[in-house]
Amino acid sequence: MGRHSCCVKQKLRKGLWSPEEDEKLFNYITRFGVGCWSSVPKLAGLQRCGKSCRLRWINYLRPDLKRGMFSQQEEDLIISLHEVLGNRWAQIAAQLPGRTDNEIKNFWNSCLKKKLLKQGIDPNTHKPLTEAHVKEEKKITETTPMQTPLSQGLSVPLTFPSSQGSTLLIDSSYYDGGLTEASREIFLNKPALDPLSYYDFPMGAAQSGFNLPMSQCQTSLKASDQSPFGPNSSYGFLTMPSLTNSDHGNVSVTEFSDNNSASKISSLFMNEQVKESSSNSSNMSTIYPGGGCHISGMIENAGFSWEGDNKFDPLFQFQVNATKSEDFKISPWEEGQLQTHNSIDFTSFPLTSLSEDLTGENFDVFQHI
DNA sequence: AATGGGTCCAACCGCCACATG
DNA sequence: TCATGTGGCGGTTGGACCCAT
Repeated sequence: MGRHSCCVKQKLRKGLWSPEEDEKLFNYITRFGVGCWSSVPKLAGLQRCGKSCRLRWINYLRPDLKRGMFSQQEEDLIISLHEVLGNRWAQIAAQLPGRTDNEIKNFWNSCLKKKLLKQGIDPNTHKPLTEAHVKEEKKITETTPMQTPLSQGLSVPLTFPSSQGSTLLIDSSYYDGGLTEASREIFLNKPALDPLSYYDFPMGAAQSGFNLPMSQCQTSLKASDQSPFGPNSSYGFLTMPSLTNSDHGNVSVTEFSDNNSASKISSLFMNEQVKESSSNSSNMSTIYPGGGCHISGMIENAGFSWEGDNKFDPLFQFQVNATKSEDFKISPWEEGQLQTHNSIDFTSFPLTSLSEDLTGENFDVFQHI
């Protein structure tokens, strides 16, 4: 009980993870998967406790992580789920593919709480704050069906798999007192999504070397079934880690150019893909109009590279199956690139332009839902 | 330019549940 | 049944960053 044995061992590093540590952990997990977290640090050559490694993987290194700002839809969903689940961040996170419990928790504490308070809503009870509000609410409920301020204007349908495997659909009427005990139970009893299930590793890989087709990754992504937006939605795991930032309207342009590890991870994936595609032109990476990026190639012995200080590797060329559509708007500059090159050299790609064009109204994945 | 306060978030801590011997 | 190890979760915190003064 209490403190994990791994944590009391001497000489274990704490604090922020260095790129080198990230690299070691990422390389290890992508090659061998996770059998036992407590043995991971030793096998990966890290001076960390297993718990720390697990957390780092789940919250930061997982390839399916969606980074960047929360969309309005996600925000609404979190508020709605919080009303039902309370501070059960893991269960809330299970309804938001690519988001971690930690991320949602932080977002709640730093942003949503204040937002609700500003609106006069108690973030704990999701009820109006002041007595005056309560009285006013009573008056309203006496004359009209119960409707909390939160439910007003909220129109996010919630879907989640029930324990029987079917899918319940909850619309805003659910907030109007329409939630049955049974429905609530399903929410409360629903197991939190295991982050590792996002990434099924062949356990034999330890012997044979990691050689997992990305398409296999996709088909084994259980979480996609749990996506509130449906299993075939481009929202989720068909997306590249960092490119999915484009799913959100207000993503920062620094997403591609800052020094954080996540963007480095994405460049890693891209680098690997490019190296692969450079030797096999049949491997195509497709940026979908909906914001997804489908890797049809293979990740073989995925390496980890911080090369270029998070700039795209000079070798990095992306074979783009440029399927233009009305929804997929590109800048004239990019259009020129597409017209003149079958493959785009991302080293000369203006990152801010890419980011900007991938974001906002032009590229809101929710438009496709 | 220096500094102090506020904000954000990655990571840690402590607890619980469960598996195993 | 008990002790121990481990995974998982929610709460908390330290420090980096931002901004106003």
